[in-house]
Amino acid sequence: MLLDQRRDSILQVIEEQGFASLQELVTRLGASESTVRRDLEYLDGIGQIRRTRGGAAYTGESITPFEERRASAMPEKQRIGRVVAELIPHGATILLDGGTTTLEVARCLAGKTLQVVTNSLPIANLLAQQPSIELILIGGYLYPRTGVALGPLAAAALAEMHVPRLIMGTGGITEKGLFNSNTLLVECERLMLQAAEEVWVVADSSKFGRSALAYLCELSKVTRIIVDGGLSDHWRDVIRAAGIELTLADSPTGLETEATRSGKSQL
Amino acid sequence: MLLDQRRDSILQVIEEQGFASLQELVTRLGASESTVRRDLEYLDGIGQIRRTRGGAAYTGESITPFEERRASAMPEKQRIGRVVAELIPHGATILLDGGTTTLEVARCLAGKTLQVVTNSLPIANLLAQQPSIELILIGGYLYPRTGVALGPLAAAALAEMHVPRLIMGTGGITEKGLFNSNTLLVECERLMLQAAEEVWVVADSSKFGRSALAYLCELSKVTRIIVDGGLSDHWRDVIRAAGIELTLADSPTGLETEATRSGKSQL
DNA sequence: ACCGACGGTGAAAGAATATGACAGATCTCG
DNA sequence: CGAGATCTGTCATATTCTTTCACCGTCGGT
Repeated sequence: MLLDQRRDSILQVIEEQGFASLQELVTRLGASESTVRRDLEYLDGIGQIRRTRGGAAYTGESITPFEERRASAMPEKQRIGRVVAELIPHGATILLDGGTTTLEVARCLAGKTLQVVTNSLPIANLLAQQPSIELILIGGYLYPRTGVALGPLAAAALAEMHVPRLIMGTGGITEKGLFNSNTLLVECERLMLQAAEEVWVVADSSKFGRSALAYLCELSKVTRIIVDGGLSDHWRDVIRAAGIELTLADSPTGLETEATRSGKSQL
Repeated sequence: MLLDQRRDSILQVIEEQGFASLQELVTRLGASESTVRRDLEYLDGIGQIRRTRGGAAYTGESITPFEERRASAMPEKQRIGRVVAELIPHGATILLDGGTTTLEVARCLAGKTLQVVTNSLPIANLLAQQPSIELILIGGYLYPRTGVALGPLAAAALAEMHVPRLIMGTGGITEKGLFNSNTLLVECERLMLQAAEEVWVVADSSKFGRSALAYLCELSKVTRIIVDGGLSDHWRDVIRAAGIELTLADSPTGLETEATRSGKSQL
């Protein structure tokens, strides 16, 4: 069989089935394993298929290999989310503010047995399906950009609420306290602060030293801050001086960043 | 089974169920525990799932929360949705109950300038993107199956609300009135009825003559019923006799079903 | 016709990776 | 605290991949 013809056939089979094992292709084409391997290598090279262990998969529109579905959120936020999730014991009740970082937190809460209160539509969507999570939605006027419920309805709901832990994001942190970009949002968040015993703030290190339009509260209201390892020593001192517990979300896998973080080399 | 295929299957199972135990996956895939563990580790690493003790939970954006039922959305419901949307003037305020039929209504509201109040998460999702729709979410305990907010929080919010029009679905309609399958839901719907001046009920014709677990209200509370053309003459009479305005959602595009409905041919 | 270069092919050795099983650590629940 | 389940890490084995080499047929030049 001719080279081009054979490669065409391979492509056809893979496209049809989405997947084809090496052995299957060898049998079907009557060519040797080596040859088929080389063909797959070539087709992978020109992007027509994607080689996988034991065979190859089609890369057309039909299948989106999973690695690509991710990649949206900053890795810092993902790490923060993961660390926060680990800090929350089973059976706990938390109030989850809206925001991209808290969304990552929510993602990592999957599978935990929890009671979650939130005013964020995206977070609600994420958790609504989790059978182990009891979800309480704060209603209100749905702020379009962010999908967060605000306004008097939200205020009324929050006024009657009491939770041991609030987990909130922020638009900026300075020595003066927390900031956010939206006045309505801040109003709502103030009520959240009142409803909660402990306040955990999640923020990537870029938020530090930045202020924003609306002032939320002073640092002393915060119990704990979870931030990625990129935080400068200055801000670490500021946070500790304010009596806030500081948790660094550094190395998700347990290696790699220790050197970066402390400046120690491992010889 | 090939590595990639297996991981895909795992992801699929977990996505579908929200959670899957290790043992279940082992059984389903016919792979060893170690292998499945490693797969879970990998999938956890790329953020698609989250490992939990005894299994794993899904973390990605759920594409199929309540959406799967949309597959079963009968064309009747779609027609009803379209007709209802046409009946609602621009600038109106409506209270939208949860349910598959009302979801179809929501779908058809896209592009209209409206104020919509709802306690349904799927509907909120649908309308949150619409810049021309001001969305007010009723909060509460999120009932998992249907994604509807219920309970005291919802009740409190509804108690203070007043809207000219309520659009609600139903589990069944008899001469005695409306029924639904869930007691909590009915409680909430009673408050909706109180909050509204006009009550529109959307229901496909299969609902007529059927009752359900929980009794909601008598027919006299209803202002208008929108139903597909499959409704028998008997029920048409019953509705009219109860003083309810009856709207038949027959020919969505303006043709095709006129003949079916009345037996007249259009020559 | 002979020679050697060349691209394609098949086979096989060794490297890389995946797998299944197991021991010990850890967690959960009563 | 102890029993049972679950997790982590390790190891031997199995599978698959890469690399290398020999072979074959074709082509162009002598």
